[in-house]
Amino acid sequence: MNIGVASEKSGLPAKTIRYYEDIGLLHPARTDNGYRDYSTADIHRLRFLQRSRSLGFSVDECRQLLSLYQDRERDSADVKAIASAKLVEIDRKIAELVGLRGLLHHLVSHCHGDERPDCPIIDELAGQGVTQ
Amino acid sequence: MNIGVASEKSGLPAKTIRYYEDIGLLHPARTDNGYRDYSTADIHRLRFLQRSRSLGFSVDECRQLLSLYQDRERDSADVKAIASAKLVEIDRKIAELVGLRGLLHHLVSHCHGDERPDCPIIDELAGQGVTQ
DNA sequence: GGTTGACCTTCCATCTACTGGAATGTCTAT
DNA sequence: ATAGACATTCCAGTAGATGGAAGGTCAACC
Repeated sequence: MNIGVASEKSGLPAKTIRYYEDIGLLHPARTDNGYRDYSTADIHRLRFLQRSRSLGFSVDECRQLLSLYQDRERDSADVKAIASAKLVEIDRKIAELVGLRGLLHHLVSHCHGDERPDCPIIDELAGQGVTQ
Repeated sequence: MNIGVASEKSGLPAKTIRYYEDIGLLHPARTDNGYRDYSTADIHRLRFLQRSRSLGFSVDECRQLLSLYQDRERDSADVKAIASAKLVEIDRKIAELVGLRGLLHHLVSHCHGDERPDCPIIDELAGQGVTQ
């Protein structure tokens, strides 16, 4: 399978697939003309990567998960530990964004948004306004 | 004011302050010995940058906000437009993270987390499990 | 057989927003 | 005089790709 097909099947851009190969996440075969030749197992790895990346795992975490994925002797505890840590991190990110959202929303809704130069958003950024 | 003091007053690491100068966000004076010499106006700019960055504005957005901040003729509408766009973006990010959290939480809570090799998290990443 | 266009290759540069470290200079206090 | 805390510049590296140039290959059509 050429990289174009692999891209379509995995949902990853060709550039990204080559990049993943560069950093050692997969090692597709090559045909005589030098083109990369993806097996169905390669496609599974790529889809696995696409999914885990989109779930917010870093490339390095994906690397760990991938090796667990292919290790028939793995403990599910190892996988759970990585996923649980990620869950805590996501909770933290959500809380942070929600706080941020509250402040920004407050500012936007108190800004009259016309041609006048005075603006509570700028005042806040300048340290003159509410400080959350 | 030396960069150490500016760092303390602005809450930004000295490295970051030099970086902001590199990319043209401020232009502090220099003393005879070549040290950067920050005025109180510089400190205001730095604090403004610290606040707007921590509110999730990109450096380029900060650059725009900073020029609006210093433009006595600005329209508050310009500021509101930037902040509102950012608000929409934050909402999108939150929704995405919440969805992600739901899926991960589901997976973690269905993983028995022991020494057995079968694991719903891996199954999901491999495309065998629930698909949200 | 020639040509077009889609596809593939490698390599190098760029992006964001810093951060780390080396080598060196300066200030202050003892 | 010397130690230590500060400052300087410059170069490299981080994550995770993405863009583009220069060139090779393949399949179809005339």
